[in-house]
Amino acid sequence: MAQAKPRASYHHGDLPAALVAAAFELVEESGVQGFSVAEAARRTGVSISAPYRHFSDREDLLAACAVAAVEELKRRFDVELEVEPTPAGRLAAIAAAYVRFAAERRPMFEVLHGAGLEKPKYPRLETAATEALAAAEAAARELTPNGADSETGVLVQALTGLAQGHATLLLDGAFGEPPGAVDLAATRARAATAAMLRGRSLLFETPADG
Amino acid sequence: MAQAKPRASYHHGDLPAALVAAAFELVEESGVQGFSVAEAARRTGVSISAPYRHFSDREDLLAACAVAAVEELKRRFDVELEVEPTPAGRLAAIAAAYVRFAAERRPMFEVLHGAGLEKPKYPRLETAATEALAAAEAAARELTPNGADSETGVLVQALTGLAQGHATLLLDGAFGEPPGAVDLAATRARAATAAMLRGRSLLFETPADG
DNA sequence: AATATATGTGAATCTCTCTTACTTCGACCG
DNA sequence: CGGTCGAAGTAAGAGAGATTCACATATATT
Repeated sequence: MAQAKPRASYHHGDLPAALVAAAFELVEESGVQGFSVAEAARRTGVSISAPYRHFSDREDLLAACAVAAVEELKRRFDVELEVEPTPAGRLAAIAAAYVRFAAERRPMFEVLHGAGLEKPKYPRLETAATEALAAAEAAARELTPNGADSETGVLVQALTGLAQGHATLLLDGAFGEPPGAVDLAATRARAATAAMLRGRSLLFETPADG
Repeated sequence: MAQAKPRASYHHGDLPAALVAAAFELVEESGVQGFSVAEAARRTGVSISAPYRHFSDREDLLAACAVAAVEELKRRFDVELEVEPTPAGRLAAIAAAYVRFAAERRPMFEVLHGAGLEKPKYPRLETAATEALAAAEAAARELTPNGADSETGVLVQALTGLAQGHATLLLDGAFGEPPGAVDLAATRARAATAAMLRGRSLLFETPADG
């Protein structure tokens, strides 16, 4: 566990970043619920009140963590986008990457979805999230060329839901234990995306009854 | 807000149930994070330490709430099962019901997914969850008659993920504001399920490369 | 009725969040 | 170079919640 080495100087250098890192450590160890500003401060070697110079409150610090998480996610999406040649492939790859992200950066995923953050309250977070999703939007648009924007939106939502759900299930243990579970879940997410794409015409029909 | 009417007798009658109800109220008002045992006790009109006669700690009380939530969910699933004639229809209806549940019983949904409960730690919860899912399992089995159990499992997971994701998106506001959002999201979940089912053969193929 | 058990109470202890009133550093100005 | 200002830290404390313990009082059992 990272521990309070006494700083060389009175000032820290980059306390915000250090606190975010400490926060992820704590979330790793005991979940978002278990994270406390006080403990993060202790591990960073500063007084309990120091964090409040940089973050207005506990939630604000978590929001900063969430931004870092979304940025990491976007980075991973970008990698997939460079590699995959077809739109359908890109969508499937993004879904799989999302699932991997959840497992390999579990604390980040937890902060993103278990901290009860309201995006509207944190514009930076909202912006970052929109940017990360833009890639998927673009790929989806290529697949619904004649369709209205609304069709693109429907498709993106269905796929987002799919990826989100698979990630949640994976962390809930529905795919088994760590060694193989990640690959399995990622493969499943990829396949599910392909299946959804094949049947996608049904997404745009309005059902006869409610 | 429900308030501490002084009890007739020293004993409460059914304090555990009252506390669970109070907890849902609090979650409704300020989220899982905002829930506190102390406040629940106050609203129920008992001392701050009374809850600990029935629940070992805060998390244990939340787990009881989660059990209640899963039971409500199962009840809703059962209704759909009686109404829908075809297996595919049942699966789509269950997905839609799940999405409705998330919106109409939001505090329940939040407790279920935002309280950081580890199922293995609460056998009653695990049992209840398994029972609720059994319906979907059965319907899926009818659709993969020749397939191995593993195929059924794959399908259930894909659909569970789909429903879960749509519910999450709905509560995140991705489907717009309350009046129409619920119906919209439920319809989408239904359509997405249908799409997934149509393309389901792709779920069972093993991809050539990773 | 006598006793045991379950259910509540009150007070005490810890820890956490967040605030306020100082310090201390380092940069910038004259 | 000395002085001053703001940013970044600190110490101490108010207020709230979690949890425990010793004690009180219903309820159930015999």
